[in-house]
Amino acid sequence: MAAAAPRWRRRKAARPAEIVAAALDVFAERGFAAARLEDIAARAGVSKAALYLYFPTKEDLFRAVVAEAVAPNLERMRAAAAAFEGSFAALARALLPTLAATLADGPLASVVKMVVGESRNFPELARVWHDDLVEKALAVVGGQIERAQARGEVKPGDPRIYALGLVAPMLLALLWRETFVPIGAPPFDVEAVARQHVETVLGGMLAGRGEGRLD
Amino acid sequence: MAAAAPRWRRRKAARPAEIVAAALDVFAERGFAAARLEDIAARAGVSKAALYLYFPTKEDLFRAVVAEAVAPNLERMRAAAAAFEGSFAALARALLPTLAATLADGPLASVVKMVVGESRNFPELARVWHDDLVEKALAVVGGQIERAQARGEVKPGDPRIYALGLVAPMLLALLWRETFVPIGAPPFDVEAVARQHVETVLGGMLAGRGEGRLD
DNA sequence: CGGCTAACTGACCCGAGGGTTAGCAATCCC
DNA sequence: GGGATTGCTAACCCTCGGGTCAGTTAGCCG
Repeated sequence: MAAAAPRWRRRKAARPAEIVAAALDVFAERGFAAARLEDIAARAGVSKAALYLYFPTKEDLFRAVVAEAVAPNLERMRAAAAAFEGSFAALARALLPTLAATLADGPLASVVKMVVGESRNFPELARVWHDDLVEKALAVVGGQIERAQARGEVKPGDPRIYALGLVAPMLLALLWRETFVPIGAPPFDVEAVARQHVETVLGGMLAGRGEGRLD
Repeated sequence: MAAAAPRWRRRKAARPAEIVAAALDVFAERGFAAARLEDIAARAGVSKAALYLYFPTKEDLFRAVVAEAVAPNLERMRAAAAAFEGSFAALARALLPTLAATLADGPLASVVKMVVGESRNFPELARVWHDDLVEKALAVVGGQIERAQARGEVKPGDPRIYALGLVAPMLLALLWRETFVPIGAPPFDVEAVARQHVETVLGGMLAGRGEGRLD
């Protein structure tokens, strides 16, 4: 009669993903430095030592978490941008709320905060985040703006700054949520921010006021 | 003959400020958790134990640093906003570059990063920062926008979101500098951001002027 | 010049937590 | 069944750093 409840199971294939998920939670809650490996292990239903079977060090685990958080969202963004055909205004109106929703729902906001907070002590991490995600996103948006400028849709001006101007309020609203809402500050409705802000900025970006161009 | 160079001096009055200054440097470089009291003490030219003559704990020292960073800048902002008389557009054009310069030059950017990064582990700190600075700044800007809306200068819309939309790109440019420039990413010229972005947003915020939008 | 006060130091304590290792037990294979 | 394999754990080690305290000495006051 085998034990009905073995004390643990061998599940080599499933462990890494579970550990990374648990680590994401704990890192997001506590930040890198304050996160305890014991807590991560406990949440993953595993002993601390088991973590070291899959990740050589805490920092490597952190890297895995960031990579995990980056990959799918990067893909989603790129696909959405690549698929679009219409005018710049239409693109912006379609993309920003989508981006807002993606950021607001997923774990990206926590990861952003983590990367910002720990960047000095783990510069390599900031580099991964920047090179793999931010740089590319900025290039996509900036490129769209440049093309719109070439078509005369958008006024002259530094495309990189325009891109920053478009995206910044949403990112900051997210950081706000992570930073100030826990202490009782009123949150920003990220989608409302996206909706209102995209109209405001378009009002200042679009050239000639054919104004319609809603296609 | 007594030693011409005593090994240390009693300078009770000067110590706290020196310690806070040193702490600001080290906290800004390393973040709260990773900052070592020994380093702070060394930079202040003092032994670690001496810190405890003036600050009961590391966290209290952190609080002192934040308070030090907040106070003078809050005053500068409030004065600038209160003194202004002209139209909203003129106010924005005057204030944003000033704000950008203030943020860019002082230690505020580092402190912002610190507050964001450590907020979960030191919520009380986020509260101080929010209540003493952010809340008030947002109220000032939001109030100006509401009044401009009442005068018909600015289109309808959530004033809080408008305020966020105005300020966010500059703040994010600062966080960018703190986070990504150290790893080799190209910086944003914060003043250029302020100049271009204020025009863009005003273009979308200001009512009237023929051209109008759908609203 | 001597002695008192208190600003300051050096050496210590100790808890926390990242990382390690000896061995146990689930599962595979015969 | 039973032996080999190896995923996994319990218990440990050891460094790091916040915090403490007994003593030292700068500077003042008589």
